[in-house]
Amino acid sequence: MIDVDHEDTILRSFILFVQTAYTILKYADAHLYRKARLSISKLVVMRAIASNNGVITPSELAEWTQTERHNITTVVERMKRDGLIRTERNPRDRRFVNVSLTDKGREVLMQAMPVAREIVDQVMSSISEDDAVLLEKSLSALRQSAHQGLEHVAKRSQP
Amino acid sequence: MIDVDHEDTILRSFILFVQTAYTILKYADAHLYRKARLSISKLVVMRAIASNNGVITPSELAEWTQTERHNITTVVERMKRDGLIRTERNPRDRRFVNVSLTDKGREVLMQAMPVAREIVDQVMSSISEDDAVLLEKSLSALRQSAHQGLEHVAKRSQP
DNA sequence: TATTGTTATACTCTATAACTATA
DNA sequence: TATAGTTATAGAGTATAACAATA
Repeated sequence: MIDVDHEDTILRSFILFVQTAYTILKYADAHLYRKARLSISKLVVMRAIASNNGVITPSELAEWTQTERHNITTVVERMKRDGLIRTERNPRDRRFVNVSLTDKGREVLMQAMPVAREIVDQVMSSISEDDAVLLEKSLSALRQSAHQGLEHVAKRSQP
Repeated sequence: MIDVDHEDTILRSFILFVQTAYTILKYADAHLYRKARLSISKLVVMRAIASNNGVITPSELAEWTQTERHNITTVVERMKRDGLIRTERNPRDRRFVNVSLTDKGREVLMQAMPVAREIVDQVMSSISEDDAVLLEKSLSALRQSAHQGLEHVAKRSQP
């Protein structure tokens, strides 16, 4: 009986987590697009460039965003089309590409940061700092166990 | 100074939440696809049908999944193509469509449920039941504030 | 006129596989 | 041979706008 109750609790918690994640991401995406004409992915790329002294490689972006290199190629392509970033080969080792912000990109990033701040403040307004600290503890644990699961899936998919 | 520290805490918590959500959803999607050849969206639709006495309308599905009706049309189309569900007009009011599981759909759902269970157990294995209860409290608050934000965005987009 | 649902269209994001260029 | 990145291709998911059918 106790085990069944425990199962119910963790299933309910998990479903609530997924629903909450979906709602938050939907809100962040909609608000960011309405106010800054930017997707979350593009903002993350721009922040990564700015945090990396203004230059970053596609491989570093792939690691930063936890995705594959070919997915970076596509988002970089779209952002070049939008005039937000530029790319150039590294002259010392022409295998590498340097991705950097254009003037327009810097301007859009500066306009987008306060919007991102609004989103964070709106979502987090409902919990206290103490609760946020407890939340971080649980989130870290969940993230690590999901990461372990992902590695297991990846290993199983190897031939 | 205290305000700045508070801002730092909530920003860090928010970023951790988004990263955790991304990792969990990626793991769930990959594991579910490898083991049951199913996407999360399709599983959610099938569970919604089963939870609704075996029949549901597209509008009810849209409410269940917090999306728009035309998005239901597309996922229903794909699931019909996969042989998982069938649709028929309601003879009493031909505006309505009844969506139900096929025999294959019921079989796939029965195979997928233990896989979903594995995903939940893997992710939630890292936290205690007490922590899960605390987590639910914070998640409910976050979800509600994000929902409020979404309504605000929607209202602002009206002419 | 209101409601249910679909169609047309386009864009973002992700994934697999094969490929090029450089070292 | 290994590494960085791209291309080709496909599919899922979502959004806007216009539309058809039914009540």
